[in-house]
Amino acid sequence: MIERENINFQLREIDEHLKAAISVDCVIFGYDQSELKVLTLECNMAPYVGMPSLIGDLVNEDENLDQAATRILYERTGISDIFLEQVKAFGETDRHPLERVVTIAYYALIKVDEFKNDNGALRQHQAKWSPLNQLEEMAFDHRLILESSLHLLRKRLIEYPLWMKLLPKYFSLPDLQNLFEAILGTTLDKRNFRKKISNLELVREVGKMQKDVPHRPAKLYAVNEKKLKKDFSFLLQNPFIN
Amino acid sequence: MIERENINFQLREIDEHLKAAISVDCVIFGYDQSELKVLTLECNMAPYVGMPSLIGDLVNEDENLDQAATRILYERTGISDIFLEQVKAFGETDRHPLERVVTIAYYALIKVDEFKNDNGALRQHQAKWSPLNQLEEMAFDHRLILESSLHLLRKRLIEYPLWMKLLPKYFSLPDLQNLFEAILGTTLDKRNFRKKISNLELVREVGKMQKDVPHRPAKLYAVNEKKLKKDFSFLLQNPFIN
DNA sequence: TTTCTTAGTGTATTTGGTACACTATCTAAA
DNA sequence: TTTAGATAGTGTACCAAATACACTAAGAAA
Repeated sequence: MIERENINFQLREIDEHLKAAISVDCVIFGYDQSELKVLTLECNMAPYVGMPSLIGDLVNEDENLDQAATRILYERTGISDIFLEQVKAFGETDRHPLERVVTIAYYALIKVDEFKNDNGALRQHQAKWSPLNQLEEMAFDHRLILESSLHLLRKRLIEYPLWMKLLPKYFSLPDLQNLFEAILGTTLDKRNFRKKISNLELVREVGKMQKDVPHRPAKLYAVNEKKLKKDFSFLLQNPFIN
Repeated sequence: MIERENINFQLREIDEHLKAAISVDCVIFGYDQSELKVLTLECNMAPYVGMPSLIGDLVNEDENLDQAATRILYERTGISDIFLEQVKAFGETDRHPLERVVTIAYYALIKVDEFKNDNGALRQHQAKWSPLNQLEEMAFDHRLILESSLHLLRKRLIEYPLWMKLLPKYFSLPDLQNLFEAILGTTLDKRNFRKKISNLELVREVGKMQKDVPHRPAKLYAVNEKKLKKDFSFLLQNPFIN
C-alpha cells in the first residue's frame, strides 16, 4: 500500500498525465571569415509564416537528447564529430501553436562553407545562413533560444578553443582575431589579444607567409594539435559535456 | 503543397511521434550551519527500491517548467520566493523504468530549518536531508543530476550571493566562511576570505557581538540589503535566470 | 620613390589571487 | 588569580592576468 502510493507520487498517474512532444532545436552558428551567422529555415506554420526559425526536429523514441541533436546536425548539414552542447530546456505552455512541445536547445559552431546547401531536404526548405543582426523577429520562441545560445557560445569561446575547426589549416593571427571579434561582437586590442593567444600555446608558427595580399603579408599559424589534445581532448573525442 | 511539407518537416507527424512524460527534479540543497545536504525521498520503484531519489514530479499541462519547479519546491518544502535555476535537461531513453520520461533539473538552496518535515505528504514519503557524502547510490540517474547541479551551485556561489538567505539575521564572518567551505567542499584561507567578502561590500557590521560562546566572541554582521538590491536584484525579485 | 594598407611589437599600471603567522579576547579550569 | 584552551582578528609580500596605449615594418600599387 505504502509502496503503491509512492509509485503514484513519484510518477503520478503517468498515463493520464501530460505527455509532451520533445524536440531539439539546434542553434548552428557559422563563421565565414567575416561574420557570425545562424542556420535558419523559413517557417511555414501560422502564425509565424515567413519568419526565420531554428533547425529542429522531434526526438525519436530510440535516441537520447544528445543523439537527437547529433542526428539533426548531421541530417541538416552533413557534419558529424563536432562539439555540441546542450544550452537548456524551453517549456512555455504556449510556445508551440499546435501542441505542447518542450524543446531542448543545443548549439554548434561550424565553418559556413562546410555546410553545402545541395542537400535535397534542406534546399527544399530554404535553409540559409542568416546574419545575427537580421534576426530580430523569429518564429516560436526561437529568438529567446538564440539569445541564450549566443550567450553560452560567447562564454565558451573564452573557456574552450571552439574556434579550432573554424579556420583553414594555415591562418594568420589577424584572421583569428577577426573570428573572436565576430563571435564576441566586440573589438579587441591587438597586442593584448596576441599576448593571450601566445600564452595559451594553442597555435604554432608554420614558417610560411600570406601570399597575394596587397599589403604586408602576415605570418601563418596552425593549431597546435598536441596542446589541444592535452588540455581539451573532450572537445575532440566526445561531442558532449556534462 | 510546399507549405504542408514544411509543417510536417518542422513538426513531423506530431501525433504519431514520441510523446514523453515531462518531469522536473528539484535538487534542494540545504545548509544547517555545518554541512551541505540534499532533500531526498526513499524510492519505492523497482529496481531502485530503498535508494534515495531527488524530489520530482510531472509537469502539469497548464504550467511551464519554471512554474513546475516553483510548485514542487513549494509543495514539498513550503518555501516560495526563492531563487531557482534550471540546470539542464536529462533525457536518456532508459532513464526511467516504466516509460520515457525527460526530466528538467533545477536547484535551490535553502536553510535546513526552513523545511519543516511536518507536512503530511512529505512525512508519508520519508523526505529527509541527506548529507552529500552519503549519496553514492541513488535511484534513476539522480546521482548524475545531483553532480551536475552541485557543479552549477558551486559556480554560482562565487558569482552570486546565493548565501544571503542561509544565515540568521546576524552572523559572524566565521559563520559565513563555514558556509562557503561546506558548499564548496574545500577549506579557505581566513584572511583571503575576509578580504574578498570585504571587497564585495555585501555585509555590514551591526555593532554587536556573539554571546555565550566559550571563547572570544565574534563581531556580528548582517546582509547589506542596499548593495544586494543594487547589484543582484534578480536574485530577489525574479526567481529565474535566463 | 612615395603612398597606402595592414602586420607586428613592449612596457607600465592595475587588479585580483595566493601564501603565510602572530596577537587578541573570552571562558573555563586549575 | 593565574593559566590553558579555543576561536577571532589582522597585514604584507609576491605573482599572474588584464588593461591601456603608439610606433615601426613590410609589402603592393600608383
